[in-house]
Amino acid sequence: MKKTIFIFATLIIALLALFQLSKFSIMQGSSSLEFIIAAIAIIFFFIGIYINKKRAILQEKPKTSEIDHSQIEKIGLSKREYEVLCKLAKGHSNKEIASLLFVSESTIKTHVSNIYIKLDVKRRTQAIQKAIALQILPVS
Amino acid sequence: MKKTIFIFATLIIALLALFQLSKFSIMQGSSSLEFIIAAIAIIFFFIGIYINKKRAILQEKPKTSEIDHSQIEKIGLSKREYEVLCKLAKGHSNKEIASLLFVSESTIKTHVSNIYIKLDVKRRTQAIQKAIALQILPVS
DNA sequence: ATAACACTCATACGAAAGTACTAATTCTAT
DNA sequence: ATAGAATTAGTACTTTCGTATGAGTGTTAT
Repeated sequence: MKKTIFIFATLIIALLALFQLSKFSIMQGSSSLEFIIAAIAIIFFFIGIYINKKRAILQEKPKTSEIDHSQIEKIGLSKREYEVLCKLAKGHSNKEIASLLFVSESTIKTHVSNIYIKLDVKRRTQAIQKAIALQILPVS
Repeated sequence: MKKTIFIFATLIIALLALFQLSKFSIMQGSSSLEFIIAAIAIIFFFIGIYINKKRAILQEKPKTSEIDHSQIEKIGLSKREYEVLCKLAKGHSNKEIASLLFVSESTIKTHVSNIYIKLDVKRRTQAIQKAIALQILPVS
């Protein structure tokens, strides 16, 4: 944020300097008027593009669908349950998830059952659908 | 397209007129130099914003991702298999899919097994992942 | 300290899912 | 007309999934 303020301040100062410079050189007649106007136009043209692009990127970011942590909390999923849900959504079997998380298959079954209760679903395929709908899953 | 050309032509003419006008009024000293420069700057600033936005919209459109039928063909999924895959991805069980398509559960099992072979997966959860990756599924 | 919660694991049972065939019927294109 | 898909369906078997229940351990907040 400090960086942004610094950049903008520098930019404004540079522009004011440019204004004065262009005014001065026109007064002196040392350079053509068309050139100065064209320079101003081009500079502001690119400033417009730059600012709009910055804004567009900021708006697009949420579209890239990041994880909605508030939803996870609202549903009441614990850290471990969420981990299991992610592996599950990737297409892993209970046994595979157990290996990945270094616990027994029984544990995963317990977690999975609890996830189903919290997500109000009956199958892992439904759990995946719901998780996608809630924007809980990474990257997708 | 004709409309675009017309708009751009009008714009360019307007800008040239503006150039001449600003040059003329500065010569005459009828308006302050600062004002003219500021006007030019603001106009080009907005032109920059406008052009960038147009380009951004054109780039975003293809993101809306519809069903990629060429992929379905490439994989070799039949009509029926694709129907089953869609129901499967919605979270239905084999029995439910059988009811929805008015066939027996055995039939669905056969279809599902064939789908797995064609998608090169071992589980329905993996099939869902693959189908999403291939952009084969409706809306999502 | 102790109640509440998260995480772990086990057993046992029943329900789905998945595999591996075989086979009949119906399209479809050459 | 006929070969080759596609669709349907079955049996038999294995594996995975899901539920229920109980229980031990560790963490945390009151």
